[in-house]
Amino acid sequence: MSNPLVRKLECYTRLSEADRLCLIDAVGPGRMVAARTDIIHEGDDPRTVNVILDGWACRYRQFINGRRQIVSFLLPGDPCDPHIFLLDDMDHTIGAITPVLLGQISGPALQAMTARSPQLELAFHREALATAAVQREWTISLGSRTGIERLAHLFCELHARLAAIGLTEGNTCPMPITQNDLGDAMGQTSVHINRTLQELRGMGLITLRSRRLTIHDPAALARLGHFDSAYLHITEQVGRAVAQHA
Amino acid sequence: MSNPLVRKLECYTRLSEADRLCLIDAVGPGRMVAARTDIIHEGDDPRTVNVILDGWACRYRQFINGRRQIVSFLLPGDPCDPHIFLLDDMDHTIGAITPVLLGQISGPALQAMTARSPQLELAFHREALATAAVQREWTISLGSRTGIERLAHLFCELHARLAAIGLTEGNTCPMPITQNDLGDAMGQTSVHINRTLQELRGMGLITLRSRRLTIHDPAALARLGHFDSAYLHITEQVGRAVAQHA
DNA sequence: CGTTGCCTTGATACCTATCAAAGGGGGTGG
DNA sequence: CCACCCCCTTTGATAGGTATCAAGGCAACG
Repeated sequence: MSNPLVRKLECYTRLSEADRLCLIDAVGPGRMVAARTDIIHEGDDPRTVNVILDGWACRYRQFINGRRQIVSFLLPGDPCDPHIFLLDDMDHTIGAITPVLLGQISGPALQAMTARSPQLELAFHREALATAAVQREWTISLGSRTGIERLAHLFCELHARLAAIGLTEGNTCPMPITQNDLGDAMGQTSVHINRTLQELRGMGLITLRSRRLTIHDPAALARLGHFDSAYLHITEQVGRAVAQHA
Repeated sequence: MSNPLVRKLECYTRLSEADRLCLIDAVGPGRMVAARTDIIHEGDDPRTVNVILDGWACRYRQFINGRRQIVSFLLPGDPCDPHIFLLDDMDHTIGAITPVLLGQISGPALQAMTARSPQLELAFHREALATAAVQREWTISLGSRTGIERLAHLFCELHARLAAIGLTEGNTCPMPITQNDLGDAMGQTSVHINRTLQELRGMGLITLRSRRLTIHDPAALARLGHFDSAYLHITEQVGRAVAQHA
């Protein structure tokens, strides 16, 4: 199985074999981070770009009153903080949800790669733009979709993103997050998430069990969540399992 | 008065006089766009970067059911769509709120500028990162702040952004948006925005009248909205009028 | 086999939407 | 310059979605 970073970038443009090898070499074998711990600490070398090679993580903000808002999920292949070193300091935290295998690309190595390959530069650039689009879509979800629509949309998004890097099996994909996490992401309590999940199950749209999600009716779920995969900007079809949302 | 794009970029790094002249030259005199019309149409030359030189605009998504979600406000000096031409197509619309004076930088001109001046490249890059941080902050607002906190936070953000480009007069700044717009941005109805505004006024925190906002107690408003200007990543202090939120 | 999370369920309160209608303020045409 | 009109703002009453508080069930783990 190829490197998830390679698969992720190949969602945005075709890469040469040299590009692929260069990426795999630069990102290294990675190091393990335990579940439920923070990946990015203030004080870490800011000239390094972290990449999720395996497992799930999330960006979040922790409030003093105990409330936590997750603003995005990071899946295998996702860069954690591209170019964040250009800013003064982090305004949020990145935490591992599952055990995470974390690759690192040094700033100079990244610059050398993108300087040598316009395709790689384009891929990284498009990845950043697509990430921004995902963030806008979350704003839209939280602003104008009901609880059940939000969940439906999130499941469609996560399945599509996982499909793009070949981590789905048909309509089934990993979903290693608790109802508490879902609540923190959707701006709701876990109690209400629980009831909404039951509603989704009752409609026969999904099965969510043992950290795995199955979407029984992708078209109906997408319709319910007003999901249109265009915003993900996945233009190249990589991997054999690609989302089939109508 | 200098160019708003120059003032905006100088929020992120120092620019040389040559950089400033180069920017002003590249952006041109601009063209007027009427209020309440769309700025970016599908099919416009995607190799051009649009910049707001005067007036307010917003990014939004329009739903079939009539609901509209505004995902960000664009103020003078804000680039509309940097590098969006790298993607297949727009996933949202940009519309003028007030009459807007719109500058344009051609793709090649932009590339030539940033290739010549590392400071300019850094400034554009930081601007993009700061914009992403603002988007995350909106996600946080919609996900985990109450109605009154959201409004308080938004007013703090807009005042701070306007202050950074010298468009405030002490605690007063333009606020040319209707309660309907506020509702579309905060994920609430205009009716509820109206009641929340009355509450803010009743607490003696703000005056909002004739399209102008005055913040009577910046520290208290920031506290109420859990506003911390760090996420704006405005590092250089430009312009004589800078926000004084505690 | 007990502990610890996580999931589930119930009752109540609150925030916000919805529907409806009236009051103001600024802009435009006469 | 004034009158009209449209859009924005304001207000009231009711409904609905979601939070909160509390407690029990279940399953994985040490």
